[in-house]
Amino acid sequence: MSKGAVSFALNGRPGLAEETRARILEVAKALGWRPSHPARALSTSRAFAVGLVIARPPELLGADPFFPSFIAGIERVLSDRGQALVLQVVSSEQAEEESYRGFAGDGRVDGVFVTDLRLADPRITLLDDLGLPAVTLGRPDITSPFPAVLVDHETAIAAAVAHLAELGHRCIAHVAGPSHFLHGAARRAAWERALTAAGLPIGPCVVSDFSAAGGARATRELLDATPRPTAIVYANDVMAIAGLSVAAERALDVPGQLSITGFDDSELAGYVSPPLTSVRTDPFGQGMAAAQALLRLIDGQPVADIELPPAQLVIRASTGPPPSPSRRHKRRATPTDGRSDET
Amino acid sequence: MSKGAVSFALNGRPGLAEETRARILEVAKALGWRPSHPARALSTSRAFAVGLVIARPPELLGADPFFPSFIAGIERVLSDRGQALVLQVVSSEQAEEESYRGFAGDGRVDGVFVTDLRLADPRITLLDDLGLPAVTLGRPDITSPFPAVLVDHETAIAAAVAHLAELGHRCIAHVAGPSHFLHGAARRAAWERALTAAGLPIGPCVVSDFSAAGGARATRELLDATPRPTAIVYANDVMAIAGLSVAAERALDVPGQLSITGFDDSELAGYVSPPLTSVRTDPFGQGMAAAQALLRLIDGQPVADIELPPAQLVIRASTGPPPSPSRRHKRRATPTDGRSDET
DNA sequence: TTGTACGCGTTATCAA
DNA sequence: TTGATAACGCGTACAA
Repeated sequence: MSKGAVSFALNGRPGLAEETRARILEVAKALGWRPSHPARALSTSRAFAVGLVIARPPELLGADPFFPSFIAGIERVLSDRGQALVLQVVSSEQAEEESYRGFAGDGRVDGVFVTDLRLADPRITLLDDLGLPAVTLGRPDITSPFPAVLVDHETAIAAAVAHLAELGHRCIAHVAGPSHFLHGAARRAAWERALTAAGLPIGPCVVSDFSAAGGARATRELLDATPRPTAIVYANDVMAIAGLSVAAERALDVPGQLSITGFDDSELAGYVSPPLTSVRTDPFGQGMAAAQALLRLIDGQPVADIELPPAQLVIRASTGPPPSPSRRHKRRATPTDGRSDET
Repeated sequence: MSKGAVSFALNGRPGLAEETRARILEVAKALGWRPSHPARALSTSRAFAVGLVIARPPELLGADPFFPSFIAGIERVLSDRGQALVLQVVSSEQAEEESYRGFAGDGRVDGVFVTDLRLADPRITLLDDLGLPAVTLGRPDITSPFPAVLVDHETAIAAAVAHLAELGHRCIAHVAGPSHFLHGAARRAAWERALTAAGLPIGPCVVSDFSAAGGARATRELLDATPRPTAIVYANDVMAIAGLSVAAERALDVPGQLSITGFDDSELAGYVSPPLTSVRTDPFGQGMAAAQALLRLIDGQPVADIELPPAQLVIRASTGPPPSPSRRHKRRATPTDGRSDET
């Protein structure tokens, strides 16, 4: 048998007698033969692997439910196709750039995922220069040659704000994620737009860092301010849960005196007290979609942006009417804004 | 220049004039030359990568703070040495075995980490058969040819139980992790031993699954039982936090009527209400230690088991004296049988 | 179908 | 001692 014939047989390519093919496959199986990845990689100059670089401080990573599920989603797609996931965790943005350079230079991966998009994200041009295929999570604010996996988070944030407005809240605050993150900025913008749409003033906003400590700090700041908000919309569940505990520490009843909404709908959200109203996203689905798109892209197929189902508001017990119902009607929202109905 | 000379120069091997070596290095840098990993891997039959297989259902993964930090610790060591981490997330134990087989057969990795050790873990012999170097997290209950990274969790669990006993608790329950996990079984055994050491009867124990839902279920079961425990020691923070919310839902004051301890000391532990008494482990450190050991092992150096500093009990506000202090001394548990006390 | 060149770095062999 | 030369690992691709 010739090596070439074997190669043809195993890759299921035409130009080979069925009989020979069968014979080759049989012998290969009998010998327990497996193609060697290093050799395959060398000759095809393909790594059969994709890369994910996560740039977050380690202590923050543990609390974030996004990445584990996202990775699991990626794996679901990858494992069926003999592709591997190469992971890199770095703590600085500079190290991140080095990681991508390394990936490209080493030929360790055929493509990468880009998460946590930033304003005018330098990675877009970097990857374009490196010629490394990529899929972004979310649409960059600059021109990007890469397909994006898109999830509408804003509508659900708007729904959360509308839900609070309907309950009668008029001072709705926001604890945002780091503002150089596109998703952080987008959630904040959605909160602002929803307030405007409800005919409410833009409430106080504190920019924080997605950590529990940061969430607690931000909450204290908001509760110390005047006017004190009657509802707080958090950019993730961890900060919201920390917010719950700050409320408890100040003997503020939730939702009696303070309504709280989270974002992520992490597993814990339904198991804190009170159970957290949150926005459900689907990191697993995003991982699957991103992996599919990336593999197609690596295959040289044209890939369009992928729009996933929008995030959903999940209403639980951490939201309710604001403390003084009588006040709710004292001053109505202006007529232009439509949002003047309440319970 | 000959390829061979270049190779010698770059790998810093003797048998080359210093001058030539310097010249080669200079030119290499000028050209921005980087060795191709596929080619290196092919000729050295080394992958320059290590593997981690995580076998947990995706929905559980998100809530567990261990793996992200563990991975970050691994990366800290790996990234300095041009090694990559290949991650695989699978949902069944069979798929897990396939993963390891694939790793070994493909030559994708030079070694692997083994976490979540199980009773008579089949992976130990599998990896031994495959000839794949490995490092285990914890010491297997069967003979293992692999070095282990060891952390004493038991003493801290014992400290938690002793702490509760000192506060006056006499019925101390346990919500365990899945019992086929070695660490789950070990924590349970530690809890039992500590109770005995404190002269207390073995309290009720519910085996759960490390999830918030499971923790809530287990807590309800314990609170419905007679005698009702006055303290519950959970095998992880997620279940403990879910336990807090069950207590709240039943209007049981924590720690007034029920004391709760967690395990992990996750970021959230200090930011729930009341802040959770928990056991602090160091997943990041474990990741670093495991990675160092694995790389040495792959290098052919002998590697002994590595003992890391023991886990520490962190006392916060979720533990306090049991409800009826007066009863504390009413009747002591008899050393032999201990099941005779109730609220 | 078969034979052979190729990709690329490593290592052993050999000549200078 | 120094550096050039060649073989090797293992599939793929293409010409014969």
